[in-house]
Amino acid sequence: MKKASIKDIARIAGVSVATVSYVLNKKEGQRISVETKKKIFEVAETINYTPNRMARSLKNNRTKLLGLIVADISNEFYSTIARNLEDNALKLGYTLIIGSSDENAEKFEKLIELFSQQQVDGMIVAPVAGSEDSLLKLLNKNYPVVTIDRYLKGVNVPGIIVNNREIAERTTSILLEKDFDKIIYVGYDTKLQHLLDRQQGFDASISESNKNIAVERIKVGLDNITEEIHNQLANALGQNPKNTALYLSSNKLAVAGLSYLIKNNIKVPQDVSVLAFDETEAYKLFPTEISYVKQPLEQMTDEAIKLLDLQINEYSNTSKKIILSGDLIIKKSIK
Amino acid sequence: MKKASIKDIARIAGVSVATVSYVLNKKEGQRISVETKKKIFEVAETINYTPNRMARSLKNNRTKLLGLIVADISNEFYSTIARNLEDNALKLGYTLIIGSSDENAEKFEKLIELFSQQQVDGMIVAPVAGSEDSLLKLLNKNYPVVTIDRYLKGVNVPGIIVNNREIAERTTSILLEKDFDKIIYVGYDTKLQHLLDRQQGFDASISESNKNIAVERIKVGLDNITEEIHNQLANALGQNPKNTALYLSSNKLAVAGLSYLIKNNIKVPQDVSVLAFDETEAYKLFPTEISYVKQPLEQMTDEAIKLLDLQINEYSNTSKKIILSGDLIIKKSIK
DNA sequence: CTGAAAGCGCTTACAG
DNA sequence: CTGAAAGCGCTTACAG
Repeated sequence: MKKASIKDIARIAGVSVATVSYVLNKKEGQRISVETKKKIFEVAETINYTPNRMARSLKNNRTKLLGLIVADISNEFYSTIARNLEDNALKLGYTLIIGSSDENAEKFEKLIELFSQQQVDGMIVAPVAGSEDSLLKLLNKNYPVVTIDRYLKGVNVPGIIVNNREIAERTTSILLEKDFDKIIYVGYDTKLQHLLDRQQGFDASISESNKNIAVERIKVGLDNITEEIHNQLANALGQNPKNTALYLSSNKLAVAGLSYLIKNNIKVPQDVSVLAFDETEAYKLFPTEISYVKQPLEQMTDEAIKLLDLQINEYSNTSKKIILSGDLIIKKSIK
Repeated sequence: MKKASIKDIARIAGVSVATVSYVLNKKEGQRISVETKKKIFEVAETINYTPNRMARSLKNNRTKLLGLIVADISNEFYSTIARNLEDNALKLGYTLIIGSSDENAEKFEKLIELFSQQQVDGMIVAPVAGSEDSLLKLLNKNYPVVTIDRYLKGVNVPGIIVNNREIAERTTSILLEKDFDKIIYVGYDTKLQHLLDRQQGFDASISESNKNIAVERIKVGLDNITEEIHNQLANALGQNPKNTALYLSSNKLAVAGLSYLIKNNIKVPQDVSVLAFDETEAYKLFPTEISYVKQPLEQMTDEAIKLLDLQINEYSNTSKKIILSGDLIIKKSIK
């Protein structure tokens, strides 16, 4: 069964397609008689007309589609972002196309390519390591784009940035005031700048301090996080850790790290204090309430859509960066 | 800067748009000279040509877009499904558009409408209560659609179904064999059939059994789950629960229920045994490993895409239902 | 108040 | 081996 078009409406209503188009789009200025209007709406209703946005897009050069590229949509952090973006996008009449890059620059590039072909009006992307060229290509084409969660050094694309370095530095200082014997930072072996920023913030805080404290840094790859962390934590914590602090620098690392503590029956905060980056539902099931750095996800997504919409509508070639901060939510996991 | 089109390529290469189209689409049958081909590819490269899929769609009646409607993309269950679908879709050349219905029939209808307008080739939907009409409309238009996770009674639309009733019945029986004094089923106050099926399975198992066991059913609304469950569990479990079993019938309910247990320091499984429906990362942080019903998510999404692709390509008006089962993963939370 | 016509960027049957 | 032309479903400046 062929879909009804405005041609069909025009034929049945005995008017021109132009008139149908004007009426359905409720354009002012063109004065169409009330009867004609009524007739057209009736016909549209009875033949079950659904406008074809793709045809409109071809004329308008606007698809009302937005592309979102994250590392992995099944990661709670990104699915929460996606949800916020969805709501914001819908308010402005946009629909979201979503893709996961798996931290793979080639896949990232393919998604960009695919979304361009689908003629999305703009993209919100969490760039992966090595995606400089893909982003620059978009910039050169003047394609509206906003980075989120991450940024690439030396690529001047508009984006929402969280001051990870400062947050890490500040929160580490808070740990340092507590007179722990040992502090362990759990991070990634990565080239992602926003994660390096966290490590640098941690390092800066440590070297500024004149405390006599043992410092250990654990770095894990992206695969097999749980196993790697469990092994490395076993070494770093030893059999019977005391007066130790653990800085878990992402939600994934937090879940992996905490699962080690729970398995090995290590008391939080009595023996090991914990500070995590990012929130996760999972904290609810841990015996001790977890202290964490809360990123301003809602603000991030609000600003991202705004910044993107601006570029789309103004054709303006901004390179604006919006820098946001995070809050430290102190709970019982720090003694 | 205007985007390059095949017209531009044709002009620069000194050939017709038809030829360009044939070459870029690598159509066989039309024999184009090697030089012409080479020239066209070169020009396309230098002017940075990106094909416009929307224009192609208009001719083809195929957008290669698939709509996915879930209750909430930020729910781990659905984001996992989304991720699986994304991967499967990509393999077949489709891109996913995602929307969250919030269990709201109006919003569901709006998303369907929106996706139709975007001319998605097909939809994968988790229908909400009261969405019968929306689904029937799609069916009448012969729109390719597959339901997932849920189904609506009396609406004969193709879908992937999990035999929730049987699973609940079977797993409840396993609990009943353990000679608990009391068993508490935590479910939703809902009209969603797949959730009612779970309750009915539970009920059936209880009434078949001739055990003398106290049974309590807790039903919570969709909002404020955590608070509601905590209150009701406080009543149902009392101060000092012993030899009790808890059936938590979804991942959200599991997190809410387990968080009550952890807060109140109730020993699992010594005092309260726990069986949950669905998996969640959060289990990793609970002191006792949780036994749960694992739904075959991968199989669900594989079959969903297959079933949808079939409808899209064959124009076949199937009403096929694929019924899958779940596995009970027994861990230490059941004594 | 309404319509004829051009055009958005493609594809494809047909002709040569 | 290649091109002219129609057409997908819309929008919109222009004419009347």
